[in-house]
Order: sequence, then C-alpha cells, then structure tokens
Amino acid sequence: MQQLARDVEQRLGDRGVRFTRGRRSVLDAVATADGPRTASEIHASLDSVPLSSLYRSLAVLVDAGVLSQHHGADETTRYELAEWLTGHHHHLVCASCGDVSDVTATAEQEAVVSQLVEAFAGSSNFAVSGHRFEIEGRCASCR
Amino acid sequence: MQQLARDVEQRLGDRGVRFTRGRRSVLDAVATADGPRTASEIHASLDSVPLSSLYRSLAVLVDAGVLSQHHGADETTRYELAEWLTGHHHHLVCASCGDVSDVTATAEQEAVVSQLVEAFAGSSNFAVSGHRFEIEGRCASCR
DNA sequence: GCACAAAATGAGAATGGTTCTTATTATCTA
DNA sequence: TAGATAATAAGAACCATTCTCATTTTGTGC
Repeated sequence: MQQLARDVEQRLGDRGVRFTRGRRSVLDAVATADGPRTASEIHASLDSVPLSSLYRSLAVLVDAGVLSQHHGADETTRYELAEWLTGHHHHLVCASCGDVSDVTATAEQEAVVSQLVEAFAGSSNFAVSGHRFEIEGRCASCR
Repeated sequence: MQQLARDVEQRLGDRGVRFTRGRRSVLDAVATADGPRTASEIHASLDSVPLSSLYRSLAVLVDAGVLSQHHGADETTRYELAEWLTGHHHHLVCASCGDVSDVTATAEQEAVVSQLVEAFAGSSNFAVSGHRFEIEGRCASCR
C-alpha cells in the first residue's frame, strides 16, 4: 500500500497532476477492494467526498493511467487499479448480485489466452492492444 | 433470415408474446448487423420506430431470450442475437470507434476456452454459467 | 365479419448515473 | 507571504433508459 501510493505519486508527478488528499482517499478505496467497484460503492465507503468530486477524481486517475474503468454486467461503470499496479487478471462476474471479483491466471494459462487472442484477431485486420476475459455465473454467497 | 424469423416466431409464440411488425423490424435491424448494436444505432437504421417503443421491443426480445444485451467498452448497452440463433462467439472491440464485431472460435479453440474458464472459476466457489471473451484494439478502418 | 378483452404502441415525462459550470478553496512557486 | 494555478464543492445540466397513460392494434369467441 505504501509502495502503491509511492508508485502513483510518481506517475501523477510525472504528468504534473497533484496527488491531493481527496485523490488519495479515492485511490485507497479502490485499492482495498478485491475487484472493480462502482462510483456509488466507492462513494458509500467514503464520507466527505461529494459525488461530483469523486467522479472528477476517478476521471483524473483514469486519465493518468492509475485506474482503469470498464462497463461490466450491469450498466454502471466500475473502477479498479490499472494492471501495471495489480498485474494482469480476469473477472468472475456474479449474474445475481452484480459483484465482480478478480482472478489471476498462471503464466501457462495466460500464454494460452494470448495464443487464442492472436488466433481470433488474426483473420481480421485488427491491431490487438489487450483482452478481457469475464466469467459469468453465481458467486459463493448468491448460489 | 427466413429461418431466423420462423425460429423467433416459434419462441415468442411459445411464450405468448406477439411477433408484431415493430418487433420484426427491430429483429431485422439487429440480425443484419455484423456485431452488437446500440439502441441509437438501431434507431438510426429504422425510421418509424420511436425510441421508447424501440427500447420496449428490445426489452421484450431480451426477456424472451431472442436478443442478448451487454455493456461493452463504452457506456451504452448493445444488443445482438442470442447465441442459440447465431452460435457462440467472441468480440473484437475497437478502442477508437467503439465498434464491436463478432469472431467465432473453432471447436478446438472453444474447448481450450472452456478449460480455462473452469480453471479460473475452480478455485472460488463460483457456479459458471457462461463467459465473455473480448479482444481490444483497433479495427481495420481505425488503424 | 364483429365486438370485446388483452396486448402493443406512441408521446412525452420521469429517473438515475455521469458530466459540466462556476464560485470558492487549497496548493505550489518565488 | 503573495500571486498564480490547480482542485474542490454544490448543484444544474445531460443523456441513455424507463415509466405512464391514453390510444391503437391484435387475437378470440360469437
């Protein structure tokens, strides 16, 4: 966590973006979750940060490459640490409660995934920059 | 296309849902696309179907299992034919224009995907019901 | 073919997540 | 410490989507 804050501070500093108290607490809230979180979830876990500021902080952090955002099973946007901070991983998405949790592949598994990605994109004239692998089902507490 | 309409008519009939003119044109618009489409894209390709009716038709068709909806790279919902009508497939998502196109895996590739899915979900107590594999990058016309 | 009930539609209002605006406050540099 | 710049707070605005309700269409029994 200390290391995380230092990495992020460096990254923001390099880009002339301040690492303010508000942004720190947003980062903390996202970092302590075990999967991507929605803006309202983050807001709920944080008092004293108004929604508009929260959204602005999230946008700044996404823009700086500290967070990544994606739009999963439900219609709201979720935020999590960028992969250079957490390592590459995939998601288990609960169809019932909408919760998303992380799962990390082994090196061999990830090699297989990469081969598949190349094979899928190969036919079209498509320049791959990444992939997303989401597994849908019911989480332990919903089944 | 004829076959598609017949399959859908049957499915809707079984559920006591009418296959009206409006719903037919919505189905056509989705079916003729080569990937998932947003409500406004569909709306644009269809005159004489008001937005509110379009959304209602989409909801009915999703509910009947004729269409599936998902929330991809951008924040708007996209609709496509359910997999029992098109076969299982994956997506190439253009990070630049947001367009999504379909890609179908070979049986061997899909077997590998299934193995990965089981391996990923295996550790948690997670009941898998499906998976989504999305490849991000730049499409032929944006690169 | 006709009348009635049930379902579908159209138009616009309402909702909710997200973004924008503007005045105020905090931060950095000199 | 002052001045310049960036960040924040509050609420208005925005836009995709959903809801409401009056009207129209469709299917069924006569």
